Amino acid sequence: MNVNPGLPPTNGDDATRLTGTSFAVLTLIELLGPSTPYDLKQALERSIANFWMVPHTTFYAEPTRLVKGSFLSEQQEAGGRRRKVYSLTDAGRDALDRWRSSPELTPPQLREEGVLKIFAGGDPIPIFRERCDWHRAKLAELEGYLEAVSGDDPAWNGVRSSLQVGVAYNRMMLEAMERFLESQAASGTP
Amino acid sequence: MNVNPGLPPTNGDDATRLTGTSFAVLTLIELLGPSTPYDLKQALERSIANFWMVPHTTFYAEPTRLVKGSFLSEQQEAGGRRRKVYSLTDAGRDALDRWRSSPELTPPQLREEGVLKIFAGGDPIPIFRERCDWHRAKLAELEGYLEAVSGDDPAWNGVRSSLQVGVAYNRMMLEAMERFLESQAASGTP
DNA sequence: CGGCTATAGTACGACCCGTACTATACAGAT
DNA sequence: ATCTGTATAGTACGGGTCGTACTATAGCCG
Repeated sequence: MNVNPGLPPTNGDDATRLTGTSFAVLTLIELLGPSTPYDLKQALERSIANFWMVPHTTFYAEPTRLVKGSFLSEQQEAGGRRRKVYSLTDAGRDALDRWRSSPELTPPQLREEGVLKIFAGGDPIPIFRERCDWHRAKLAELEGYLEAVSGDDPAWNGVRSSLQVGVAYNRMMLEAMERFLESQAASGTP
Repeated sequence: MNVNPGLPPTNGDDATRLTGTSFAVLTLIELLGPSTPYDLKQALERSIANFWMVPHTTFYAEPTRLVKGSFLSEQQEAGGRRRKVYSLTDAGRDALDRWRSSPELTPPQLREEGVLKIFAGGDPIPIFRERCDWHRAKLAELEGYLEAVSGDDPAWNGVRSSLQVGVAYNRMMLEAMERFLESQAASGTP
C-alpha cells in the first residue's frame, strides 16, 4: 500500500528519484520562470495544493534535492536578501516532459476523516454538514483563482483545466451531500 | 498546511497523541474484538484503506504506540506463533467515543496525480481514461464488500454506510469523467 | 524611528514510508 | 516423510516527511 506515490515506485536510483512533489516544483518553475522557493510556495498554495498537498517545510527542501539531481540550477540574488533563484535545466525540462506525456498514474488517494468517523459509527448528519461548509468555501476559492487566470495564454491552459476540474469536483461533492441531507430531513419529519 | 491530520493538530502531549491511524486501529478492534496486528491489517485493507490509507509497516507499529499510551492492552497467545493480541482498554474506548461523536473534522485531502499532470499541461483524455478504469475496478471491489456485510447487525451500520459512501463517490467520479470523454469524442468528430 | 504585521524562511526531532528481507504455515507432489 | 512452492505474518532499516517552534527581514503607519 503505497501512500506517498512518486513517479516510478522508487527505482532505487537515489538522487535521481522524482516524486509528485518534484514534478510540482518543476511545473511551477516552467510556468513562472526562474523562481525563489517562496515564489513557488505562494503559487503552490493557490493551485497545486488543492490536489497534491505538500507541507511548506518539505517544499522548501525540494529544490535543494532537485539541484543535487541536476534537474534545477541555482543562482544567488545579487543584492538584498541574496535569496536563491532556481531555474530548469535541460534534464529537468526533459524529465518534466516525459512525466507529463506518459499516461501512467499512481492511484488517487483520499484521506477523509468524515468517512472514517462514519465507519466508526459516527452520525453522518453533522459530518456532512461540516463537509458541505468546507466544499462551499473551497468552491468559492477556486472560482476566484479561475477568474484570476482568465486570459488566454496557452501556457496556462493546464492551470485553467485543473481549476475547472477542481470546481466540478467540489460542486459534485457539495450537491451530493446536500441531496443526502435534504432526503434525511424529509424522512425525519414525515 | 497539515498533510497528516490526526485529531488535535498535535497537542504536544506526546504518547497520548492520537492520529487518524490510531482511531482506525481502535475502531477495528472495537468491531472485531481482541485482534492480532495481522487481523487488523487484513480488515483495514478491505475497508478503511479506501478512505484512509496506511502502509502496513506503519500499521504494525501503531498498536505498540497505543499500548504505550494505554489505549490498548496486550496479551501473548499461549501456543503456536505466540502472536500478540490487542484489546481496547477503558481509556481507549473513551477516546474512541469522544472522537467519533465530535463534529470536528480535519480537511479532506486528495492526492491525484492525474490533475497534477493536467495542471502541468498533460492531455486530459488518456488521463481520464486511466482513471475511469481505476474507478470502475474500485466500484466493483466496494460492491463486493458491501454484499459481504449485508446482514443487519447494528454494530456494522457504520461499515455499511461508509461503503455506500464509497460506492456513491466512485460512481459519481466515473460518470463525470465518462460524460467528459463522450463530450470530447462528440466535439472531436463533428 | 519604534513598534506592528506580513513575509520569508530555518531547526529539529518524532514519525512515516517503502524496500527488502525473514520466517512460519500449509497444500500438493514425490 | 520431505520437498518445494505459495500464501501468510511479520521485522529491519534508513531516508524522507511532518508539524511545531523559532528566527529574521521588509514594509507600513504613526
